[in-house]
Amino acid sequence: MLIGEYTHSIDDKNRISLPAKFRAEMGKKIVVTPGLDQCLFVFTQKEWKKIEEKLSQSSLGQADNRSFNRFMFAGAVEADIDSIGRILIPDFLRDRAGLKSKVVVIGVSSRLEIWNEKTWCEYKKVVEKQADTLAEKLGQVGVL
Amino acid sequence: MLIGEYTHSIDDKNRISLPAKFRAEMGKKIVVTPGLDQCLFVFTQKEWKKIEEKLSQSSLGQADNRSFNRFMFAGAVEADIDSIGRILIPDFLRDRAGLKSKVVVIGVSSRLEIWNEKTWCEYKKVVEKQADTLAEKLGQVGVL
DNA sequence: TAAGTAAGTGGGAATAAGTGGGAAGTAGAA
DNA sequence: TTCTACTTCCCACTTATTCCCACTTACTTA
Repeated sequence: MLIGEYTHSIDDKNRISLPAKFRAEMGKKIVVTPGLDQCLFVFTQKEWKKIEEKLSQSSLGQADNRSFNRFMFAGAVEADIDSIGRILIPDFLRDRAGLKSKVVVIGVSSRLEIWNEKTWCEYKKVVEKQADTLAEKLGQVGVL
Repeated sequence: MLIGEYTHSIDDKNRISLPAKFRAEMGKKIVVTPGLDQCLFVFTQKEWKKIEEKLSQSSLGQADNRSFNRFMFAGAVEADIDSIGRILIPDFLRDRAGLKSKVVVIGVSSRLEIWNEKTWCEYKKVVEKQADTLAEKLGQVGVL
C-alpha cells in the first residue's frame, strides 16, 4: 500500500528520486502516464496491466471513451528505476504536469502521483477547506 | 478501548512519546492521518486496513472521490513505535495540526488523536460551553 | 519517607537517502 | 571517419534520518 507525501526535486536531467519508502513496492520498472488534475500517475507494471485490460474492454463506440483511451495509452511511458532509485521523466510529461524544480510525490493506494509542488499545495488547501465534505466522507468510511 | 488525555512534548526531531497506557493496544506499527478540526488521527494497523478497503472501493471517475482519496492516502503515514515508545511525525503532518512543543494525546474509542495543546484547550472550552446542547444529545443517545 | 522502578525527554553517532556533477558510451550528422 | 551532442551510468558530497544511550522526573512500593 502506497501512502505518504514526499517533496523532492527534479534536476536538469529530468530525474526524480523515488522516495525510499516506495521503492520496494514499485519494483524495477514502472509506467508513467499523464494523470487527472494536472499530475502524473505512476503505476507498477502489475497495476498497469490491470488498467490496460479495463481500458481495452471499454467500448470503442463512445467518443469520450476513445479519447480517454488515447489520452492514457499515448501518454504512457515505461521507465526504469536506476541504481540509486531515480526515474527519468520525458520532456512532454514533465511539461504536462508543469514540473519545475520542486515536485511532490504522493502515494495513493495502488499508484503514485507526481505533482508540481505549488499545484499540490493549492489543491490540498482547497480540499482541506471543505471540512463538511470531509466529515461526511469520513463517516462513510466508518471513522467518525 | 482507548480513553484519557495526556500532555506530552514534541521535540526538535518531531518525536512524540506515546502515553504508556496506550502502547499495549496500539501495537508496534501505527498509521497517522490528518483529522478534522486541526488534529491528527492515529490508528492501529487493524483499524487502518478497514478504512483502506473502503477507500479503495471508490472509482477514479469522480473528482470528489479522487480528492478524498488523495487527502487520506497522501496524508497517511505508517510509523513505527521505537524501542522506548515514541513515534515520528513527518513535517507536513506536524504543520497541518500546528504542533509546537506541547501536544495533547487523547484516546477516542478505537483511535488516538494528537492536538496542539493550545488548540485543544480552546476546543475544550467551546465544547464545555455547549454543555446544555451536549446533555440533550446524550439524552437522545440514552445516556442521561 | 526513602529507595527502586518505570516513563518521558534530550542529545550524539552511525547510517541511509537525496542531489549534483562528471565520465564514458552511443548515435547522428557533417 | 571524425566530431559533436545527447544519454546513461557511476561516483562523491551533503543533508537527513534512524538508532542507541544517558539523564531526569514521576510514580510506586516497601
